[in-house]
Amino acid sequence: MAQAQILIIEDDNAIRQGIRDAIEFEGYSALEASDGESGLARALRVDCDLVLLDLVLPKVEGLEILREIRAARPSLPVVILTAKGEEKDRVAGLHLGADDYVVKPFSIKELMARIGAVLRRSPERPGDVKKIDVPGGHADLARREVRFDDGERCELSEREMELLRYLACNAGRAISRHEILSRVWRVNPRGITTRTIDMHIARLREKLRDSPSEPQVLLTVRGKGYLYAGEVPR
Amino acid sequence: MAQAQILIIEDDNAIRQGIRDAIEFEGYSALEASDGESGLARALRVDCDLVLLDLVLPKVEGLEILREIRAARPSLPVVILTAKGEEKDRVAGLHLGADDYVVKPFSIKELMARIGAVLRRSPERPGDVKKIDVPGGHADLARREVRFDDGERCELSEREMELLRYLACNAGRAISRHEILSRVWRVNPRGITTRTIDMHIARLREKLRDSPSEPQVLLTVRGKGYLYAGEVPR
DNA sequence: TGTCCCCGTTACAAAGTGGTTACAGCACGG
DNA sequence: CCGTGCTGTAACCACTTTGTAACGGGGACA
Repeated sequence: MAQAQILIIEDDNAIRQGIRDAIEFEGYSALEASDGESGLARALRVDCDLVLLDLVLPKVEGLEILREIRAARPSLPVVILTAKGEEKDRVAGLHLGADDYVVKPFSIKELMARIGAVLRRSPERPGDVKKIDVPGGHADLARREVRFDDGERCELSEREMELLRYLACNAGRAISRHEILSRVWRVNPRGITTRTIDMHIARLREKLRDSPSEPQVLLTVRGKGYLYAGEVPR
Repeated sequence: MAQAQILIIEDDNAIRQGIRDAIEFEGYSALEASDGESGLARALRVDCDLVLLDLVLPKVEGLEILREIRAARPSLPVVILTAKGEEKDRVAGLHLGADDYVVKPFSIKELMARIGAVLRRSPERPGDVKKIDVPGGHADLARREVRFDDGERCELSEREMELLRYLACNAGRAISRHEILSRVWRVNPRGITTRTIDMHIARLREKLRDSPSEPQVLLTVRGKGYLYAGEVPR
């Protein structure tokens, strides 16, 4: 999965930062949590794609975190970090549905390889959508253009296309601006005004011939975000 | 396939270099990886045509690499290198979809023969295109000229022809400048400015009578690259 | 009904990207 | 040795994309 966001739940600052650097070097985005409580909260948000979970954590037991992650998001990939000798925990972790484990001290390179492997076989991968049906026509991801049944066509910019793709791939669900920033812009909430998103929505509506006052495709969910109500991509 | 790019995934430097030399002597291009992780990443890029895979690798199991290659690029040819006696692995490899195997120690000559055989029967071979239909006429690869239906003709230079051929053979897909450099120029990204590509595109458009402002044949996909939208070659 | 947000929209500035012209270095053939 | 055609580069310019600021409308809720 390109640009996956990986959450590191690890209380040792030095280790966590080391992993973060490697993760970002590999082209992923890193999210961090230093205790189980905040880590669990972060893991449950939709913009988290994989969790690296240290089993020895303050506040809440690591395996308990894993159990709760599994309960809420059964298909979210989790890789466990264990210290040598905690054989029991490792086995328990795999029983609880961890996707892989790495024994400390581990080589960063090996960790990255395992992350890559787990991500590749992750079912949550949205797949490479090539085409999105929109009312009255369809959008071609490769050409970045929309062709309407009446023969007209118009081009979408890169951002517009990605925004449309993300919304369409999550059709029927209201997507918050925060999630859009995280998934489409791939930045932390700082550095970009949320109005920017509205701006792009407006431009998309225009290109998709969607009325701003009475949208049929890109619905506004007041106080929440936006929702794609066109057909599902194929 | 002329000028196929062959990826060698092999951790022994001496063996790898030996194979590389032979590959380049045969007229192919060589790509190298010394571990499974980077090898897999390299294999998945579109400009890799065949993989030589050593099954004994550090970090990630060789068969695992093969499995992931198959998952992502089912038709990419893979030739396995096994040490004598690893009968089990060899069988497993063929089951996983390897196209051939060579037992170490092998003769370079035999390896080259098998590479040639696998490439010849590879379906991904773009075929030796002789003629490319372009709107209003057709291009003759051998004569390196374009003949239009109205009787006019014009010559293409070597590079222009190759660029056109590559784009036409991948019609409908946006080709990045990076891929063009790798496949048509066959050089690393250094040493050539990407503007060079734009330059050649401009020259091609002129010769193909394609409007630069409103191209019908060689489309610009902003931020991505170029896309051939004429007829498919035959 | 009035206030407070939320959201749509217009206008604009900054950065990015691609088209084009001109030109220099080469190889090649006469 | 000189012209000629092919390549790649540099520089310039126009256009697109993108993010922000600012304003105003309109709904929610007390």
